[in-house]
Amino acid sequence: MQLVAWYKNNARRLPWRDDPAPYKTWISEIMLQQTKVDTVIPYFKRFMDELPDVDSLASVDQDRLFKLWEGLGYYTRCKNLKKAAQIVMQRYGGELPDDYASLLSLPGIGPYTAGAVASISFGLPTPAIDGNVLRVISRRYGIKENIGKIAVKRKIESLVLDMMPKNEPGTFNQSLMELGAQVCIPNGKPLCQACPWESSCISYKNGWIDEIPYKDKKKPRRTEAKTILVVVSNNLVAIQQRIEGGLLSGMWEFPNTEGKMEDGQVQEWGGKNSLHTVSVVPMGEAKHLFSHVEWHMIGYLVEVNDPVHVPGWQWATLEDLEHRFALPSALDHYKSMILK
DNA sequence: AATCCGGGGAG
DNA sequence: CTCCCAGGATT
Repeated sequence: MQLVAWYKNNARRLPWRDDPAPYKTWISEIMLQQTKVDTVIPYFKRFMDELPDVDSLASVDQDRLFKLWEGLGYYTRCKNLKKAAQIVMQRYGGELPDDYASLLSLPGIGPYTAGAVASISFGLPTPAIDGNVLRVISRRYGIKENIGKIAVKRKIESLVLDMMPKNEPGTFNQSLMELGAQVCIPNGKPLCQACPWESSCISYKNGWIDEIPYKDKKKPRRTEAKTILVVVSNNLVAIQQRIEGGLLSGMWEFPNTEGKMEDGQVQEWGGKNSLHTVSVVPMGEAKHLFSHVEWHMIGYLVEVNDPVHVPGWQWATLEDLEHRFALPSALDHYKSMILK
């Protein structure tokens, strides 16, 4: 088939392609969820060096795991990775199950990842429908419907399954994704002259490239104002852990409040927490963007005379701060200011 | 079906 | 700025 031939001549050499062992494919596919290849590569290499097999992942220290994931985002991915590894140890004797349904049942593995692992590592004829495939297929077949709809995804999945060469499903799935990453790229700028499907592409023929794939517009981000309190006492800094379940769940951060406080209000806030404030120094403002939230932060360096006990707080050394897993990058701005 | 969940790079 | 990335879980 033309597409697979194109792939064999144009595939990028990627760390997880050298050896499609189930464990490597699994880890790479989880990391690649909503994350670009170039971003993943260094994380994947570090991860494999530290946790080369299911067993080591199942028993890894949580802090260590977070540190390996720090900066990748979507942190439930790595929590689910460890959970799944423990299930694989208990229920499957340490080997990833070699069927779609069992893979799908593992935490963090959805329809795409199950299909990818099943086809790439086990040679099973299962589709793996990601953003690339939705774009490539909807363009080739001139599908103008909203690719965000489940019904449209199912239709595309069916088309992929029909055209899949059953002798090399993994290579075929990767070919579709690679075409989407290198040639049939987003934002109306595909390199159609380099496409093995140029002559059979309905969108190319009809000039629909700018309209397909179609998606609903995303709703705008909500903004949240916050005051970040960097509370220091001698060499110690106060940090707290974010609640489980929400944004940056379980990660460490500086104490903070809703809304922007003035200098005087910081004094008052210190009093309520039984802090003996020595000085309050404004650290300026910082902004951080998430996919659906926008943090507008103002920071204060609050010097207190004693590291008194405050419920939920821990007093860390500046060195601890560097080793703490995954301090939210939104707060890196203030972290770097006190480390100087 | 909608919403939440991160961060970064390209245009 | 906007869009999108080898998506999944939850409601």
